[in-house]
Amino acid sequence: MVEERDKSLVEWLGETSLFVGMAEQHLRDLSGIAMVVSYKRRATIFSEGDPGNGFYLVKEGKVKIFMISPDGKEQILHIFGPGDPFGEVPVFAGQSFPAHAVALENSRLVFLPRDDFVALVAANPALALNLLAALSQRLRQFTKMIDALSLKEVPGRLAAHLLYLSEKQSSGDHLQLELSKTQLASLLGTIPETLSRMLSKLQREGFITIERASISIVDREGLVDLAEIGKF
Amino acid sequence: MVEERDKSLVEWLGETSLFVGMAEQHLRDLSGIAMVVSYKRRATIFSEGDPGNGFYLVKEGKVKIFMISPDGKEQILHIFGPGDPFGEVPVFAGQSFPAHAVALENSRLVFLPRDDFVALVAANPALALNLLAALSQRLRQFTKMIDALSLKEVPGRLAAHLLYLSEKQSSGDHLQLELSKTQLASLLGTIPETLSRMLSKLQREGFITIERASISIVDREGLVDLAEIGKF
DNA sequence: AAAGGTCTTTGACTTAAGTCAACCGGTTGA
DNA sequence: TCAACCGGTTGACTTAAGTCAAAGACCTTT
Repeated sequence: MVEERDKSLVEWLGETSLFVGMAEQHLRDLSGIAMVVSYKRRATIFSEGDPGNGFYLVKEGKVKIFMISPDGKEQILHIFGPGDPFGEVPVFAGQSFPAHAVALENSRLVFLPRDDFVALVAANPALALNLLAALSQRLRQFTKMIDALSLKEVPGRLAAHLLYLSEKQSSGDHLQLELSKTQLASLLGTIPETLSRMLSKLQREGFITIERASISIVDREGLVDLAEIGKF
Repeated sequence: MVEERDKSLVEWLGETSLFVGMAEQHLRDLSGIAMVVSYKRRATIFSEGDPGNGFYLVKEGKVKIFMISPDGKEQILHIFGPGDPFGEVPVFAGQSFPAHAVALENSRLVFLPRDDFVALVAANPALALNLLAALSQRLRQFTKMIDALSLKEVPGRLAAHLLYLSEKQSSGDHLQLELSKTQLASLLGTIPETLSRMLSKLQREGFITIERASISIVDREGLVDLAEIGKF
């Protein structure tokens, strides 16, 4: 963990979803309390139970938020990329982190210490509203995730994820899996073997074609049905 | 849906988790925009996709928040009781409701219209901080739920729920299931038949004794293990 | 380029939990 | 009072998906 100053930090902060539209002065206040820190690939940023002394924004790289069950199974909650905030929950809940965070790639993060930040929020309603929107957004994502985990079977969750990726990447019917298959399995709440079988099955049944981590959607309609109904 | 005024509304608002500790004046502002509405048992409060024109606090009664999969399966996300807020997410995310809400009993709710409320928050950072804490709390609950759904099997989820109830009711090792078994099954992400079998199994194996909706914890230690490891 | 490691895939098997169907009280209400 | 109904339970069966084991594909790192 290396600290450093960054000249254009104010500018960059103003482009994140959390702080977009904020007054120059407030952005400068924020950058005044911010610290840029670097983590190498696989480095632990925080662990479950660590005190929430502050939260992070991803400046460069990719971060994985996940839980581990007592018998070692991993469930990924989020993958965060540039511009995304993470770890805000304990800042306001006043508790410790409920999950683990590790860097998936060499990453640079902006750290905002809790106490300083809370003081800024208390003085700045616009910031508070942005935060409320961000947390609400997160809550909505979790709602979807619970929906998927409890109502859909693996093929349905997978289909939903492929459609999500194709939308996010907006490159027509072609998309890249941005994660290793093992990681993706964990994100979808399953295991690599099952994911592998399901991908083959989707291809065999003519929904998609697979070429390494590149996937082409052949039968979008069918994939949508699958994502909705949740089974073949 | 019947509207009415209520004299002690200010006082009551000040006792809810969302607004606890707020200045008298702000509570009065809130009560100025609040409306008390009544819903009969089984009445729909809102449906998935409805615009989020405002949110609710439960004054009396019980409300179920749930999703329906295309093939008709129901997954309960929450059961809310007196003092609990619900439906805040779309108010800040500026979107429609992501789930359905129905009254489980004849209920009286306090409705806060979106635009008025946002204006209050924008002018009042303390209110915003309370809200941030409440949302963070909710987020943390969801984290637990995802953990349970993806990492634990039904007996584990059930054990965790029984321990939760015993803690909530703080009546030693005796507890009441507050929901019908069918409802409870849905809350745990399973079906009544499976729940029935698991409860019998827990009794057979000496963890609990069952008497209608009354349950006594016999082997708390074992139940804790079960909740953590997630399987027999 | 060889060696070691991590991903990925495949096959055989096991198991948790869902489906379907029947049955059993209670309660309701005609 | 008797039928209809609803919630809960039980049994037989099916199935999705996890486990275990082995083999390939793929990078890296020296």
